Amino acid sequence: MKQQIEALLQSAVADLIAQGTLPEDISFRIQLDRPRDKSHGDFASNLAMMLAKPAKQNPRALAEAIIAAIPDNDLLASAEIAGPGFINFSVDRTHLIAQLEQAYTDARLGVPQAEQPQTVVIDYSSPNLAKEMHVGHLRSTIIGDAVARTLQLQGHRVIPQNHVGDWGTQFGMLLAHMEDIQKEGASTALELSDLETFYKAAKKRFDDEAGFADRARSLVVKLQSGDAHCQQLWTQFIETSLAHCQEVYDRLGVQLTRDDVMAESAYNDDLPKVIDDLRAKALLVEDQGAQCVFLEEFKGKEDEPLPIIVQKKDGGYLYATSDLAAVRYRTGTLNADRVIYVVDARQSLHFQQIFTLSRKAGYARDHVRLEHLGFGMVLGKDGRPYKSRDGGVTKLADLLNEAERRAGELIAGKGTDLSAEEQARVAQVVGISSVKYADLSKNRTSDYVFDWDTMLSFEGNTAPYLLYAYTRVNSLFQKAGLALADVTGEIRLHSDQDEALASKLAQFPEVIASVGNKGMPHFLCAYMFELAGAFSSFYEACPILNSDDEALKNSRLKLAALTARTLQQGLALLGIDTLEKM
RNA sequence: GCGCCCGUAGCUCAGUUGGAUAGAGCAGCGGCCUUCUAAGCCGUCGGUCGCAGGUUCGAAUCCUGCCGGGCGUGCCA
Repeated sequence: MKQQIEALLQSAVADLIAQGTLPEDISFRIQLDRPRDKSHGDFASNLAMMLAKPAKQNPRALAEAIIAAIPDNDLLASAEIAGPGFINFSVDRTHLIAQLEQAYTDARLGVPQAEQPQTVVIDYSSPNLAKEMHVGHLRSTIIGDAVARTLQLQGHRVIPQNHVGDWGTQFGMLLAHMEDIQKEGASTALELSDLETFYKAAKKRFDDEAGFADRARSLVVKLQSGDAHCQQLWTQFIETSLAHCQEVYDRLGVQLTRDDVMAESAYNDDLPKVIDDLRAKALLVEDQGAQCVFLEEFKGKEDEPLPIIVQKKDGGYLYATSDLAAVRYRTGTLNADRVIYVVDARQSLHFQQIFTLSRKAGYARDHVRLEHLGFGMVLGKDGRPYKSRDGGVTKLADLLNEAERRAGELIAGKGTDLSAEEQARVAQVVGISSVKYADLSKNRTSDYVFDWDTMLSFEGNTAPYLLYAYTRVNSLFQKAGLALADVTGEIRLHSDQDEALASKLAQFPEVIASVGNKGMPHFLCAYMFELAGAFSSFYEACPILNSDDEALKNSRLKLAALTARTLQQGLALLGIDTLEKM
């Protein structure tokens, strides 16, 4: 609907340019908003005001000319000039209803298939396998998953890449510790069942025990030179750690699997090639023994050029090197049109450097979109980085356990007629979804405060509120003995609440488009909260099953069914299950 | 030092690449359950958008300076 009106405006402007009313070289962008105030219509545009100055015309007069130039159509019921030159559009109700009827029969709820599907590589989660997943991995994992699912719904070819850290010096101490456990005849499998403890034990020995650090370093060298014994230990470690990750992904409802793992070590053979290539392209400079690339775009202290170090003086490679190799692989082998990195905002300089260098070195041609979707930190209520009660980092598994436990307590406290088994299921879904939703509903770019009470309060813009709205619709259909797809008859907009709900439902495709474009899942959350609110008001004010008017009853059932499916689809995009009862 | 980000109601947050009277939720106050799930709905109170200038028909949004906070800034990732 929005796109169609934009096209009409585009055509009107082209017409005015052809007529000579507007200069040929005028540059503009069609901007169409959903006004907050209903009296301003369904859509509003400030186009006339934007064009008034360059066209040297009165904005209201220009608005009139634009309206006159809009092609005949059955979409717009009216276009009126308001205030200093806004054009307020109201959409023909018949057209609105037709769109919803189409959405009702459409598995995609009216979300258009991308006209030009892209291959989108999305790098997210990417934990360090040396340790167990902790709270710091939460945002990348769930934001990346939500963006990936949204792009999939739009019909893009999405290739997730879990760029796990499975290489580097810290693995030396882990292997040394494993080696000793084996020598003592203990079970490494058992010891590895708690990776966090294992890591800490190895780290302690590395720091305190004479000779251990040297052995660790020599094991890294042996591992890198392909020593079979080291490889075997390393493989066992990596496999165990990946299995831990998979458990967390499954509990979180994240799509990632082993197939999406493209570990850092996978690029090992490419690293020297990247160096050679940069040298061949005369981008490489040796400075203080290290191989560097200096880009004029990046200045450091006192205006000195800032290096991207790609090879240390000891010959070792750095994460810049593997990220460059990854860009090459993603654009070259995977054929990406767009590469998305869902990584901590603190790495923004790093990605700017990698992106700029990738273009200079020809690893990413102009048409390839490289995006760093940065995100803020998870803070505790004290405003400092979130920590567990003992002051350490919080393991994700523990965090999810606590979420389920707290949700379970709340449900038990509500007085419920659900069976113990049903309660456990509700606690699981409510607990996990609350944690995810609290994160996804906030603007990705800012830090956010992790607060159990707020996310589990069951009020406001929370997962439970949306889940509850869904179960209310579900309950209606159970009572009526109907499935969501069984409603016959046409939608009629009888009251303000019918109309408000219908209008909100029709916005779903627009919201999906902006989430896909900007990588901002909180747009979807805000939308679903508004939708659930519109439904709750509708539900309070409008008798549905109890309506005397059969046609109106069917219309309202259809609106309810669309609400349920839209919430279900929206939550599914966030990797959140719905509940039939709660 | 330089660079990036942030500062919106008591609290947690929105504010869609400048647009109409800055919006929600929580907390507070007042209503609504003999009818479809009250984990709900309706109403109400609450803001010099950090401060000061500037650009503009129009600024929370853009520019400059200042105050306050966070992060980054050559051999970790």
